[in-house]
Amino acid sequence: MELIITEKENAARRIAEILSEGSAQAERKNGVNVYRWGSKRVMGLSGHVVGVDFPPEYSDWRDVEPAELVDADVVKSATQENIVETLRFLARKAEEATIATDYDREGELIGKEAYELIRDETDVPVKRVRFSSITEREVRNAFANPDDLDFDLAAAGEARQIIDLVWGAALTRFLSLSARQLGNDFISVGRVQSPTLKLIVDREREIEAFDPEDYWEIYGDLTKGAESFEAQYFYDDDGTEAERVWDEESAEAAYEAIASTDAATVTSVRRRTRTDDPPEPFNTTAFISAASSLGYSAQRSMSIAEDLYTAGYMTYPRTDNTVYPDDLEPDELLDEFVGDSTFGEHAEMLLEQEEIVPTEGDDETTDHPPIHPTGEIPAPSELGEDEWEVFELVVRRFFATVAEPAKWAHLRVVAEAADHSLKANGKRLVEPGYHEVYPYSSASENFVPAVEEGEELALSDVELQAKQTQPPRRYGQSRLIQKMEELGLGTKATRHNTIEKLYDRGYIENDPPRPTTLATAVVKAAEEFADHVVSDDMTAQLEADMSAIANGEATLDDVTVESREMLEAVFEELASSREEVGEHLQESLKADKRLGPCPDCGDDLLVRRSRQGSYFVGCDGFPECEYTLPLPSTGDPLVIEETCEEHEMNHVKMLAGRDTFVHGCPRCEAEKADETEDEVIGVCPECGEEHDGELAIKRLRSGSRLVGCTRYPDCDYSLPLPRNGDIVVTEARCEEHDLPEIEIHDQAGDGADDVADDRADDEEGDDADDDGPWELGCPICNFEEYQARQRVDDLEDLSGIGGATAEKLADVGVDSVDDLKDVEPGEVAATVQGVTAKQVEEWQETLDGEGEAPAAD
DNA sequence: GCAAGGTC
Repeated sequence: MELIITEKENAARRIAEILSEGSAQAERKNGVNVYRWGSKRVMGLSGHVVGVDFPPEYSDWRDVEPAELVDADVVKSATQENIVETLRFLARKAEEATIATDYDREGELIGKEAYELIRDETDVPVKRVRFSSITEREVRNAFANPDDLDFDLAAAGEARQIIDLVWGAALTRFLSLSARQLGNDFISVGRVQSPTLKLIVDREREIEAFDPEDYWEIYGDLTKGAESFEAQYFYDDDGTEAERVWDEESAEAAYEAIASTDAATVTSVRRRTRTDDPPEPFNTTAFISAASSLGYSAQRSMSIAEDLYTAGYMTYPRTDNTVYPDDLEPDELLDEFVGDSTFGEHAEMLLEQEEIVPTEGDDETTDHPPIHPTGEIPAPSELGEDEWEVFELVVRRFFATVAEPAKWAHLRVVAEAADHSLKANGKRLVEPGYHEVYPYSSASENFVPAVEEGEELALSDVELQAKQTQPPRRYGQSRLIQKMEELGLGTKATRHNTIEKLYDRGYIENDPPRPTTLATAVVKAAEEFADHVVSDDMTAQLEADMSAIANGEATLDDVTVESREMLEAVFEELASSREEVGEHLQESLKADKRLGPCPDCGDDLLVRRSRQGSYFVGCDGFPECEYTLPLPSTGDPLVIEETCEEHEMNHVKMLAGRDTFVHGCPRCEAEKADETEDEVIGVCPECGEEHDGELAIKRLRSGSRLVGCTRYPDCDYSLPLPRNGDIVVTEARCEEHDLPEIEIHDQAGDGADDVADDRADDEEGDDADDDGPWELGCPICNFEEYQARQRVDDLEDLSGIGGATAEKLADVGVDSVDDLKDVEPGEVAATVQGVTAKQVEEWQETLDGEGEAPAAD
């Protein structure tokens, strides 16, 4: 038997398809697909299936001095047991093996990991094939000309693994121990995350240190006939053209002069045409950046891209490549879109061009093609709204890369008014070119009429505008990813995760991200004692060392030994400063949790966490002072800049992904609950008959509202109510549950007004809601509907089914994962439009794969 | 439980 190993499942399937000419059959082994035909077997790994770590005797943070990690052994162990077992099993039967992992450094290492697992079992020949994209031609060619594994290149990757682990773990443990932050809230540092965090912290330092400067600008309107356009005053500042006037007196003087006249004479007219080239093909960074201008976070756009890739609608989303491979035939791909209701017209238009030559960027790599659509087109209803929007972006970007350049006509007019110069720059899109198919990049025009030199124009509405220089802007997520790419930090597959990690670790908050006090303290401590780990130099040096290993100029040992020595020197420095560093970190941690003064004792109120894991507000004076306030039960609290003046308390935001909301001042919320009386609306369905329990609308001190039994805590029957908006009990009743129907008014309002007042307003018919109230209806019916929706969501999450499809399935009674497992694919396909029996089978297969224990050998 | 890199 001949075994072929790829980096991922998807590649295994496609390679099997190509080499077997479609005859390969899939069979499952330990939940892993193995493709077979004749004597061949192909299996996919899942990236690294083994990982590096320290031996177990180093695992207790408290028992091991962090400095001991500096020269600790690093060992490899399986991280994906079922895949490793399958590989071992197949290796024992193989007479020959071929490694077909990705054609890059990490791919070579993943290949070597597979090689070592095979060597544990057998000494059959192991070959290596390399191809830059999975196309018939390339794959056949590669398999016809096999090579050997490049052990030097793999060793370069191993050096990275060791250095990252040793530096990261040793310093992370040191900081965590010094600040007594063990468990979930440890303080982490690493070669990629820390320099990235420093970028954010440095920018924040610039913003804080920024000293705004006053300047003035002068604008006026020029008019020719009926056409007006805006012009701006400028002057010659040592040979360069300047618009900003830095002292008030000169600004006033220029303004007075210009405003005193009502005419200006055109002294120069310059016309130019500018070619506006279409954008380059998408690599990961450019894609994230474009998606971010549509409002998607880096994490979200990548997750959608992965779904679209898995569904077969677009190519692999993790790529550095900006040059389409030779075998991509743009006209054939465009052909696929002809006739489509959304894209058809544009595809036809592009096909009519004389020549179709795609743009190319500077980065040509060999692992994957630039992101582009596959030609497989989903119906808009098969995708959720967000998925569709991202899919459309990818399609249109591909269209743009094969479209004509746009042409702009620029018109620059200079006019003199009372010896002062005014200028206007007009631009008009003469040939829309790629803008016609790619509406995301700006094509806004600025109108300036055709004027002649010497012509006199009317001047009016002269204005002197006082302005201030602005501090630099915080990096947005996509800008940060661009910056990381420029500095060589992380890879296309990890950059967005790194940013997510900074959020998770409590280092940054909000969007665009702002560093917490803790982050500033960590960066400062690192700058002082381990500058290397917060500098992009560490990555640069590592890259150089890795190249040396790959070229055979250095060995893995040379490089890792030297790196460990450097780290040892860092620890010598650190030893004496442990206490000082720890205290500073602890202070900073507290600063991030501080809300305001305790009303009982004046000490600090802090956000704390109970032993059960729930958050609350407690006094720093505990145990002497026992003052507490509750916080909402959903999400993780974040202290934000806004404050409540009455209580001198910072507001609290609850981070819960898409359900994130601002809780506000915890004291105000608690007081509001104390002042609000329960409003009885009916009989408790649980205990009404037996104990006369009643249902009432309640407001809790944690800010949440619910319909609950008046006999609480003896009866804990409850139904949820929305957090925001005014709850209005209407006259209408639900017959089934004998409860009044409920409406929610003024949802957008921040709820600062008294609920009772608003209700009185509404009853007088003074309903000012823009979209009308939300008719929530009977609270029991509403809750049941909510639960049904929840099941649909679970279905989507667990099976990767698109939102619209999940809804359609729910319509025919398949509204949970278990339901889906038991259905007959053919029947579902017959009743649900747009779903095929094959699709259902695939979903069932994925569901089977989950949670399945690896089979014994 | 630490990193960063694959992949889902």
